[in-house]
Amino acid sequence: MSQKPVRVRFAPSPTGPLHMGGVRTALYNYLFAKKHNGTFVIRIEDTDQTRFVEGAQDYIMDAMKWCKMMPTEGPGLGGDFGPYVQSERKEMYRPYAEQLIENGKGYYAFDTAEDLTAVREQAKQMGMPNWQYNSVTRGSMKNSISLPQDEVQRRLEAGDPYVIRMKMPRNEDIRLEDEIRGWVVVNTNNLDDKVLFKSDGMPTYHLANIVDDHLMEISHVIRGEEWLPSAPLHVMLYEAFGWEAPKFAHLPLLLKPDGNGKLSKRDGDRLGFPVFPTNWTTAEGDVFSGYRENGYFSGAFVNMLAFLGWNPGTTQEIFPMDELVEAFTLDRVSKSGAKFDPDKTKWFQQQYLRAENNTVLAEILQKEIEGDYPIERLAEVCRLMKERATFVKDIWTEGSFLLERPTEYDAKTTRKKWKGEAENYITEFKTILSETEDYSAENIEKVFKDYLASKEIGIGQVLPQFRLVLTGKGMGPSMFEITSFLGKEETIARIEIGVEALRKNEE
RNA sequence: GGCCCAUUCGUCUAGUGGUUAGGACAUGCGGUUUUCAUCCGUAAAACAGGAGUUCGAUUCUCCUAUGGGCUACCA
Repeated sequence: MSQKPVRVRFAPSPTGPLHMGGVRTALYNYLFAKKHNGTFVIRIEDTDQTRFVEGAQDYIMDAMKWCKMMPTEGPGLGGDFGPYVQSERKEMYRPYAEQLIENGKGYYAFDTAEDLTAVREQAKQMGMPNWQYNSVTRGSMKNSISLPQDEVQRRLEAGDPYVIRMKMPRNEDIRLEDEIRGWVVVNTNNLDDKVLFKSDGMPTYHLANIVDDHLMEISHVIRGEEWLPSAPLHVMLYEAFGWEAPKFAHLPLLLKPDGNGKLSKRDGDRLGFPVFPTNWTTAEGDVFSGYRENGYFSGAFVNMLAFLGWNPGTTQEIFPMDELVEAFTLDRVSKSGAKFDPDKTKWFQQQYLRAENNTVLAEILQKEIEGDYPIERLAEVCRLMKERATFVKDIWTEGSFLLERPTEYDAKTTRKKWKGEAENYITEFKTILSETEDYSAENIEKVFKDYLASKEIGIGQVLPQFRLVLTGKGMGPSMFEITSFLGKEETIARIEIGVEALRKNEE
């Protein structure tokens, strides 16, 4: 068997922002292409000009860039198979539609939208909810099969609006082998005479996608499960043109976390998590939040997405992009829909945060906070705080005390711990600290423990109190690390301020 | 309604004609910790139902149920 080069495409329509499901489809295409040293193409499917949304295409490209899964062919990216926007390919489709008429696989139809609505309505009245334009009904409609040849000619010459429909044969089994689902067989009696070419001169999705996939030499069509019902039509189309069909893989759907059903953009607001990769603002000014703006790392987002419908068959869950590429195969994609889990997404983010380099984190943090602090100090803050953070911003909300003196002291801790000999112990320990030169965490710990031993008291009688005066809090990282970080001067100053403030508090 | 697809712990999933049906998230309980978080340990938790094939089915087949998708001159 000849091994054709792998070429896959992601084909969104610019009707709005790309949601998570779309991003996952793009991701699987990207992974598959990389895995096989193939090409990942992006093609914009804007054959429905009434649904065009300003900014959507830019949004899609930007989102893919953030996710680090950029295609290498597409609008603005170059490639030998352009243009990659279907509206710019408009003139290419008509000859193919006409070719279908010539070889008897398609026909002209003159029925107006009103005609069709009327017929459907009438059928519904008669108890048939699903009227279809097909081999049974086409004879009673206005088309080049039912109408006399000369009238068809006259109508065409007069410029009557028409569409071109697929002439679906009667009672034929269409078989297609899906890479994920195996053989799927559909009888043509269940398929209708789909419109392939619209009266506005544009092809429908069905025609455009076949023509473009063929012309762009696409080897594998990896798309959402919602396309499975029309896949047999697409197979018929390839046959009608005498083209070799690409391989198909239909991905399971992404489901909403509660109940059932396809994840939709409304679910995000309702349940409090983003459904979009990045923020999207509608023309009306409504903002739909994105993972990027919510503080997620793209690696965590992508890793989470990869596991919704796929797994490597091992217990490894943390996969940077290059390992994803290495491990990904279509045969490990599952068949059933996957419910999205916001908790698991947070877990991935936490894992990625913890694994990230402290200086890198500090650089992100620096952009998010107001104060102007040395990057080395911020990196230390990140080192101390990241074990107890999920997002970069948590590092600051939980750990800003490291760089800013406390202005208040946790009431509960004060009440429970700042009593008895607390002040005396802290004051004594301050004296010791003022005589200490080695402020390494190890030495502070030693000095502290020597003090405890000399007084024959327990750790709980001094350390929580020490934490309180130094940080104002009842919890946090190791006090020895904190003291070391603060340094002698700041430590002494904070003890004095803290003791004073707490004494006032008592009165 | 018709057609198509699917069905293992609450969720994501692994898995096999004979397994104590495994892991992760979340949850409960312990341990570590000055504390919180982390970390470690541990518990509870699943093969939708019914037939059939078979010595034996969670696994194979069929039926039912449930869920989902599609059913436009939308993609």
